[in-house]
Amino acid sequence: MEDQNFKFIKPGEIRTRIAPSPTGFFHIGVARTALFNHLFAKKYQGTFILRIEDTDVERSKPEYEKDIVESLKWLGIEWDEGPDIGGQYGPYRQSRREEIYQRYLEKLLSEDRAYYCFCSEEELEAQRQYQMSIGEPPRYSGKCAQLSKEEVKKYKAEGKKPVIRFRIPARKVEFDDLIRGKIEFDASLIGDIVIAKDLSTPLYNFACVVDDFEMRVSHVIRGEEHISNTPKQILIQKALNFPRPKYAHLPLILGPDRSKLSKRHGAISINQYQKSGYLPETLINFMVFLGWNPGTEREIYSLASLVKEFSIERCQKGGAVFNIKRLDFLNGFYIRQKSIDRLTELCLPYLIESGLIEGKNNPEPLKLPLKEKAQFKIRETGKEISLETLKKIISIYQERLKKLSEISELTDFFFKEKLEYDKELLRWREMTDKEIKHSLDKSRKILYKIRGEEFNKENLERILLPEAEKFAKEIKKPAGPPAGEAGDRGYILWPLRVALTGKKASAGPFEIAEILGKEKVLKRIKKARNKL
RNA sequence: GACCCCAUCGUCUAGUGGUUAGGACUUUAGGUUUUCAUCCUAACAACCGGGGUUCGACUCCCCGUGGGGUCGCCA
Repeated sequence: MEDQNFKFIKPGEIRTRIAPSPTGFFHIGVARTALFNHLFAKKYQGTFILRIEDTDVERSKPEYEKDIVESLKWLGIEWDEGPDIGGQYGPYRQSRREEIYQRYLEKLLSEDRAYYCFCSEEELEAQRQYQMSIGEPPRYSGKCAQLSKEEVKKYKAEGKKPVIRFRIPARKVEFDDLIRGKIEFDASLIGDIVIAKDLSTPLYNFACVVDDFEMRVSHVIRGEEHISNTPKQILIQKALNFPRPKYAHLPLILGPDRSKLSKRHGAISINQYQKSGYLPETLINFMVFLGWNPGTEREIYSLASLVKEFSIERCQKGGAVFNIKRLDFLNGFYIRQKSIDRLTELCLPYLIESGLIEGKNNPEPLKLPLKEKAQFKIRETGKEISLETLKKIISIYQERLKKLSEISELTDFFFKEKLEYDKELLRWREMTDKEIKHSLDKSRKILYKIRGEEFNKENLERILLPEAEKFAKEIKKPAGPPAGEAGDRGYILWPLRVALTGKKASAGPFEIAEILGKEKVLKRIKKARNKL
């Protein structure tokens, strides 16, 4: 009766699983459960299993399966048993395990632990409504519980489609939760549950129990929403003589309104986080702290270091509100940790996606890791742009980036010929148009004199800064805030920076000027001047 | 409604009978800075309520209150 696939399991081995259903995109709640299962298993050199729960044929879709697998891979959460890379699901997809369920279903039926039920859904629904209205827990009445074999045969012959119900015994069920301690239920309040639509269509509570046994799952670590399923599953286990795994129910991830995180709280699929430019290490670090902490003040962990530190005892009981500000902070932090080469690789797809640049031999796809020879061109002009230059551009925005996707908006002025901005943006404090012109002329004059090959950040800074201070003194604005000892360099630097970028916030003018090059810089200053 | 779970700053949390209740994010103020960001410094900010137990409760117990989850021929 036992599944041959699992006969080599070492006794006492820790085996955990994540069992998502491919009925929607892989979201942060499931990902976090996967993470905890993975960490727990790996900490004890155990096995982490990925099982696809696709018993709901109506709603299960191949694209969602793909999404589960890809999201897990992207996050770096590897599974030891489960779908293979090539899409071989082996015994890990429930829709491939029909005969197994059928065997156990027949066993339950033949031992009268389960029975056929012919009640209509309308009938059942009306019953539930009534029971709730009189303050009783809604549960199955037991109408079909004592049907004779003849009656069953007769109904079937009439073409009625029965479901299979499991007899829930009227007794107390208790279990020890690794996180919450003892939890007790009165099973008499549950009522006989449907465990299969028919012999080949098992339902969750049943399929889950069978699979967890067959796959020798030692620890069931899952979300709190499953606490009320646990007594049902335990009762099915008992009827089938299965050993009981250990249970740990994780606190829920909550939305800002403190209800279970769901679609209405906004973007939640892992895929979407990836697309908007979050790093996998950000998500990992963020998720693990939603319901767990190491008990120290250390807050930055890699997946590998978590494997060492993780402990189920340190899991939180209360639900945790999902805090996107913290996610952004962490992402910025991890972005700042990246080497410039790596960050460039990560940002390039966004630059290409937004149509700012493209591969020189368009449309060749981006190959990683990038070779020094990789060539790109600016989409608008068709002019070549070196990888070296792209790296420089990205490097001056590294500390300003919260999400990779922001790179395009931040740096577009490097790739555009015409800058669109209001002339008012050129005004620093209370400068008059005339003063702005004067300021730009001055910058232009100074920059003009610097030779092309010396047009770099250091030289620009060395030459322009003293001039900016001098200029501030000339302007001598009595009304404005105190200019400080050095004088307010903004009278020169602000109009210059805006002229180059067309933005009210950007990296510094010297580093930008160096990347842009002398010719473009002078041209942009002239254009800015002509706006006034 | 019934059953179950939970409860420390706005948020994530440390704390396991005696602490100035700690850290991080956020926010605010300052410093660095032409801007933005980074970085540095500082500040604001919490034990749900009531009873016990105890010399002493954030910590243990009980009762409230509040929040959440579940109650499918979904998982």
